[in-house]
Amino acid sequence: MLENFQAYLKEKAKLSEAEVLSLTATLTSRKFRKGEFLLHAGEICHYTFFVEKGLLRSFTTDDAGKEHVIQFGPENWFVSDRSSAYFHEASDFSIEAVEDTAVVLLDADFMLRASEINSAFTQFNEMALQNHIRHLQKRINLLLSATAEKRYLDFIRLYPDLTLRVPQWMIASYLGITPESLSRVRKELAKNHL
Amino acid sequence: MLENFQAYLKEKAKLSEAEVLSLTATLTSRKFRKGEFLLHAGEICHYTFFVEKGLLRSFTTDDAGKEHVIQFGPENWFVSDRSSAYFHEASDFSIEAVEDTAVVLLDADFMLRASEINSAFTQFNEMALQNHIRHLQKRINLLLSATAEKRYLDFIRLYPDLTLRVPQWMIASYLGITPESLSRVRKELAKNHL
DNA sequence: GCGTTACATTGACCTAGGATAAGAAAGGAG
DNA sequence: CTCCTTTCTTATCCTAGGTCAATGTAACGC
Repeated sequence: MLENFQAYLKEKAKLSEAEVLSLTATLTSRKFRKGEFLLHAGEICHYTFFVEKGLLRSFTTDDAGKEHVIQFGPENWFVSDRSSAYFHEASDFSIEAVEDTAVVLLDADFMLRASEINSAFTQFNEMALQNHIRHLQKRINLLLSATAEKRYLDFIRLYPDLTLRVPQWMIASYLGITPESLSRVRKELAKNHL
Repeated sequence: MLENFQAYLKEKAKLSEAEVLSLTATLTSRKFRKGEFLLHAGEICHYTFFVEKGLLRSFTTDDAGKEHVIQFGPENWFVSDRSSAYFHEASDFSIEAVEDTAVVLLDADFMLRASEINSAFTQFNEMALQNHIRHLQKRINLLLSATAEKRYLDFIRLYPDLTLRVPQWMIASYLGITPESLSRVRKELAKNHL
């Protein structure tokens, strides 16, 4: 249940076969059924989840009880509440399995060991953080400047596969609009071109 | 023109007096007049600017020519387009001096030298990145879930001093609303409590 | 001082998207 | 196959906030 993660470490973090094996020897993997929670808002997030197979989503719940999807995590993605894990704060997020999902559990100790084994991992980690920032920044930009339609088009361009795997109301929630609005947007798009 | 930055390094990055002096010996500082640009969108961002004195803003310009403030940078803040600097891409941002401003210029070489001199700096850098992520995440959450009024209240709670130093239309732009709307929000708030 | 430019407020109107409600369609569980 | 739940669509109405335009006001150069 670690194959994808091991391949990922070799390719992206530039670790050798031996380093990967030694690092991942003690890792735990877990399966979650569709609808199960990996983390509840308010708990401290002790793990970063690497998705071997399946699909996760992280989301917040506002005062009115409405959910807002923060991130989708398909195969080979990391899902976590970074702030909670790093600063040991209560998490704002919940994390739920959208499909039956197999994940690898990475704790703080794993990060330490990885950095000790090969300093390339530290570089890789910084790159991942920078990439995360770039992604969040882009999303803020869209929320500030784009209409619902533009945001949806951007979404399907960025995550074409997810458009099929994820219920529309979750996509609407990610975009910051209601499912009804998304339905209207899609109708308009269908009418005009495709 | 490096006093604040040197003090910052000692306190936040836990560097010794000697390390700070050696690191900062070759740094350049520059002054910009109110309204001057430190970076134009489309250029590659070669520096992170540490604000010694004054106030910067970074912003994007959308297809319709509207500006959207991404960040304000008062004294002791870093302002940069991290993505552009790190990935050597054209910047989405422009950076402008809101007041007459003195900055310290930090380039990629500075980061390297700092990490070599003391590994505590690497830790500090990671912390700064994590903090940035936390901040962006919180903003996305607000944009997804909060009304203009709530976002404004959050802003004045977070940046009470900026409320006075920054023109209202820039605050409106940061919040993702028009100056007219912000004016109405303020009127409502004034009527109800204060 | 005066004129100019930038900023803030106000009012009248408009629109994107939210709220509510009610079908239609599509999965699962039995 | 049938029932039930979840998801998606559609229609009607509503509201937060945008747009446009006028007026007010403060700040600065000259």
